[in-house]
Amino acid sequence: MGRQPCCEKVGLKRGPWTMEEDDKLMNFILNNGIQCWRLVPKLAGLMRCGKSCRLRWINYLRPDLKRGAFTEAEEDMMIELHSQLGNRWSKIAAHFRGRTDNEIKNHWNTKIKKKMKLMGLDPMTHKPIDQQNSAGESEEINQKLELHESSDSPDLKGYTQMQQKTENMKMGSSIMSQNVETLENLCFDSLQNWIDNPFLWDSFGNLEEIFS
DNA sequence: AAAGCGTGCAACCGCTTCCCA
DNA sequence: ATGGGAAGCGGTTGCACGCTT
Repeated sequence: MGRQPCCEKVGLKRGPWTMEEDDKLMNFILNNGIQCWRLVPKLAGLMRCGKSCRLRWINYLRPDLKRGAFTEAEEDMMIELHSQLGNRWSKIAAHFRGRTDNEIKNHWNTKIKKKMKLMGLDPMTHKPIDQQNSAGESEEINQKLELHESSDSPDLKGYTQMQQKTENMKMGSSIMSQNVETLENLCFDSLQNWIDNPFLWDSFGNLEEIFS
C-alpha cells in the first residue's frame, strides 16, 4: 500500500543553496527534465530533499524567471487580482509569466500591504478602513505628507500615484480590469515560447557556461 | 566605527489536495 | 474504496544587507 517515502530525512543539507548545488540541479534538469522530484536529488547527486529541489528550481533557477523590481503595471494587476482571488498566490502568479508565487507573496507582504494601509485601505478586503480605525492612520499620513512637502521624494510620488489608482479602484473602475487584461496579454506574448514548450532550452543561451 | 533597527527575500514548515497501489 | 506518499500551496521564519543614530 502507498509509495516509497519522498526522501531519507537523515543527512540532508538545509539552508542556503551553494553555486555548486545550483549548477548540479540546473544541469540535471537541463539534461533530463523533471519526471519525479523525489528522484531528482538522488540522480543529480544532491543532499537535498525533493521538495527543496522543487522550490529552488521554481523560485530561483527556472530560466523563464523575470526577476527584478515589479513595474507599476504589475503592481496594479496584482492588486486587482488579489481583490478577486484573495491570498491564492499561485493563482495570482499564473497571471504573471516569469514571476513566482513566492515572489508575489513577498512583494505583497512587504510593499503593497503597506501602501494600501497608508491609503486607508484594508489589504485583505480592499475596502476603506472605517473612519474610526483609520483616524490615527490618516493623521500619520498627513504628517508624512507634510514632512515630504518640500522634497522630491520618490516615496511621495509613488504614494500620490497609488492614491489616484485607489480612487479608481474605489469606484470599481472597469478600465482597471481592461488594463489588467491588456497587461496579461503582453506578459503572455513576451514569453510565448515558454508557454508553448517550457523545455525549449536553446532559447536561453549557454546556461551551462554561466553556471560553470 | 559599531550597535541597533528595518527591510527584503530565500528557504522552511506544515497543511491540503491529488493520485497511485 | 481506502490508505498513504508526492506535489502543491500559503504562512512563517531567519538571515543578510543597508540605513540610521
